[in-house]
Parts: sequence; C-alpha cells; structure tokens
Amino acid sequence: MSTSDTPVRSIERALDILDCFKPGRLELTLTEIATGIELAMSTTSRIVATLEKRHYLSRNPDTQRYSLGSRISQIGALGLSNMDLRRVALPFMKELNALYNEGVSLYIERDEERICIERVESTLPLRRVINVGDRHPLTRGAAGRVLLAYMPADRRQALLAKDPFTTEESLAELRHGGYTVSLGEREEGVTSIAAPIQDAQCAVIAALSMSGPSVRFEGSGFSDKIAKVKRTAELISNALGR
Amino acid sequence: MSTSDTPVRSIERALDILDCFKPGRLELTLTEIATGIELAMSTTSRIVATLEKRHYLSRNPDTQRYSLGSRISQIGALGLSNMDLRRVALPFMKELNALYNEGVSLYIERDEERICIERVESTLPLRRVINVGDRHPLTRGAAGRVLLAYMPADRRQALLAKDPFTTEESLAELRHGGYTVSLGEREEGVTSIAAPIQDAQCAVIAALSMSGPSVRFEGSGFSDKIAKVKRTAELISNALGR
DNA sequence: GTGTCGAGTTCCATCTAGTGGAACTCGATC
DNA sequence: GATCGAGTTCCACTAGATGGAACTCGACAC
Repeated sequence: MSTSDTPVRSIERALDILDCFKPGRLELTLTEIATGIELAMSTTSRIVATLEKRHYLSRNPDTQRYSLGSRISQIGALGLSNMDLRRVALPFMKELNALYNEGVSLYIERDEERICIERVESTLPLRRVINVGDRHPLTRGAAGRVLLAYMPADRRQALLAKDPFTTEESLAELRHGGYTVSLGEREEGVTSIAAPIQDAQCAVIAALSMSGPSVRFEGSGFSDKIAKVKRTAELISNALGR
Repeated sequence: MSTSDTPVRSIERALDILDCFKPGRLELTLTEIATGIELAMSTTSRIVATLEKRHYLSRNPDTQRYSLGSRISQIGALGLSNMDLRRVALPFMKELNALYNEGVSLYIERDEERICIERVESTLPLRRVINVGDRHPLTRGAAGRVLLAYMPADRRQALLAKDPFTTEESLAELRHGGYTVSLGEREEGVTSIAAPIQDAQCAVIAALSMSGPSVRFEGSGFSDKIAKVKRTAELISNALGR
C-alpha cells in the first residue's frame, strides 16, 4: 500500500465488524458488535445494515442476533479455490519485513533439505542475501531446525546421525517454545529467528524465518522480534485454515 | 434494514470490488477492477489498498494482479462452520450418558462466565440437576477450569486475580493431560470430569462435562470414566472439523 | 395496568473523510 | 527517444458519514 494513502475508515470499520465473529462466537447482538468495535449504536447499526443488505451478515429473526451471511461462504469458497502457500504467506512476510526491514524467508522441506520458496529482502545495505530456490541442510540454521523438529522421529534421527550438530533436547525445546534462534550457525555474523507454519490439519508444512546481521539483532528488541516472528507464523497458519 | 437508512457508500464500493472476483476471473488488474466498478483509478486504488492491508485482497508481485486474500478463506471457513455446536455434540453426549447414566453437560464461555448450552440428564433418583442457561464462574468447577485454561493469558490472569481458587500450575497440568476433575468444588458431594472441545481451527470453544454424586464416581471405574469423557470430547471436536 | 429498563431505530447538525481530476512515475514497446 | 498505458500521489472541495439526542418497543417487575 502506498505510503501516501491512509485506509478508508468506513471500510475498516465494516471489516472490524466481520472480525467480531470468531469461533465459538458466531452469533452476536447489535450491542455486542457496537461494544466490540467501540462505535456509536447508530454508526454500528448503519454499517451492519449495509453488510446485511449485501448478505455479508444475516439476522436471525428469532433471536435478533447477527451471524456471517451466505455471501461470506460464497466468497470463502472462491478464496479457498485459489490457495497457494506462497501467495498466502507473502502479505504477512511483507508486514514483518516492513516492521524491521530485515530479510524474511519461507522454507519447506524437500528431499531432506530445506528450500527457500519465498523471500522478502531487506533494503539495508548490510544484508544476508538469500534467493528463492536456495537449498540448505535441515540440521543447521533456525529454519532447518524448525522443519527438522516436526519431522517423523525416524527420519529426524537418521539426519541427526549424519550431522549431530543439533540435539533432540534442543528440538524438544523448540517444539515447546514455538521458535528457535540461530546465531551464526550457517554464516558467521548472521542471526536468524524461525517459527513453524501449520496447515488446516495442524501439520507443520513450512518454516518462517527472519534473518540479518547479528549486530542488528542484539539488545532489548530481540525478544520483540522473536514474538513478531512467532505471531506472523501463527497468522499464516490461521490463513491456511488452522 | 431500516427505510430511513441508506447504505454506507464506501462499504458498498469495497464489496463491489470483492464481487468483481468470479470463477474464471480470480486475478484482476487494478484497471480491470476500476472498470468493473466504474470508479476513478485513485478511488479504486485507495479502496483496494485498504482491502489488501486487511488481507481481504492480495497482490501477486510477479503479475501485479489482485486476487482474494487469505482473510476471505478464513471468514469463509468460519461462515461454513456456523453449524450448531449443540446439534453436533448432542448425539455424542447421549452416548456418554447411556454408558454411565450420569449427567452430561456442554458449556461455553460468555462474559467471563460459563453457560450450559446443552444437557443430557441422568435418570437415577440421586442426581445433580443442571439446567440449560445456568451460569457459573470459570474459576471453580471442572468445566469452568477447562474454559479458563484455554483463554488468552491476560484474561485468564485477570479472572484468577479476582478468584485465585485454581492455579496456573493446575491449568497447565490440565492442558497437558487434556482433562480435569472437580471433587465437590461447587457442590459438596458432587464429582465432575471435564474435557475441551476444539473447532476446525483447533481453538477450544466448549467444555464437555460429566458429573454426578461422588459416591458413584469412586473406585476402579473412575479412570475409565475419565478416558470416556476425553474420547467423547475428541469425537465431538472431530465432528466439528478438527 | 403501570413504570422501568435496555436494545435498537431514527433524525439531523456538524465536519472531515472520502473523492476524483490532474499531474506525475515507471516500465514496456516501437 | 518518444509514446503509451498502468498505476501512484497530491490536494481542493464537498457530501457522505458520523454520533448524540430523542425516540420506539418489548420484556419484566411490581
């Protein structure tokens, strides 16, 4: 989105209303919606009426509660038919890249290696350049470790036997913490943070990684970066239907 | 919709843009969209940017064409899953009730309390009667603890601050074990076993509970009852698309 | 039957969000 | 180098969007 533009407020408000509907919370009163988006009842009523007119919301005549309308399922089906991991992930990767201006990569496992399938590069002069298509081992580096951690145990152990750089203990820790960090494992002076991406069946199918010169990853902002990488991986997972 | 209201124009325009995407026309340029909705390029650009920011549209960096974004699939799945949790759960609850002739309840969280939304009663004379619509705290009782355990941490901690009856440790244990037991916490002489129910996104949206006089829950059959409650909750989760 | 209350609706004065035309950038093509 | 079309950015203008106030209506308590 252009830096000169600001989002259209009314549209954001309408989308905020759609965002009020969550698993376990699929029917809401007008007051619940107004409270959720913190708008006047009259404003909420008008926006909800617009969404209802277009069948994005519908009103249960018995309970007077709103739920997502039939149009939502229609365009949802349309959206699902156009699904591609890279394409789904890319907007989220760009957001993460925009936050810190560090390189953000998407890796999948192929033939016991990891392959970069999507990349958003940093614009800073000092950067760790990674290209789409690059192949790397699973046993070294943060993204590799993520993919390794969620492999079937026998395959994982066979790889660790060949290159015992990482340990089952650290992989267990990764599964527990939901992320891992590499400090110069593959390239001296480069730090990486990686987190798992899950599909609709909760299977780990990819690893999201943000990396750059270690000098930019030191200090108090590091745990914020970790949290953001994890969150972005979660958002991608959710977008894939988890 | 009220006759005095008119729809919000900007919102209608945004929905017009979503309507441009049809089977066979899933990727469009900005110009195609602008032509389709008969608006200025600058207006179209601004609206599209807003939808893109919120992941309702995404832009293919190679072709510069737009398609429906990941959020569309998400809320589409949500719309499709707008099936009745109660209706799906009831047959499983009846099976559990038939096995032991104890009361089986289904709870959801509302306004920081739990509400019973479905109930299969025991036919035995000595029974703990629970009514659909009954509200109870989250911090006491097995079903409440299940719903509490999977709440966002900040909300959970606020509730525990008010009523520190249960602990974060016991909630962590619950998450690990997948069930919890209450021995007379809310009603003397009543035992409850509860387990979480997940939706297609693996979010915990309800708690299944079986309860009755403690005298009937003592002895060697207790762990069998625990296993059956867990299993029934799993079956309900699977039926919801997990 | 009456009074109270909360959810929701309608009205309208206010004002800034939203607009679109113009100027611009940029990459492809000739 | 010139041309063209897609898309971006800017900004003066105004009507669309807003929310507070007044209102309706149904449920409920007494």
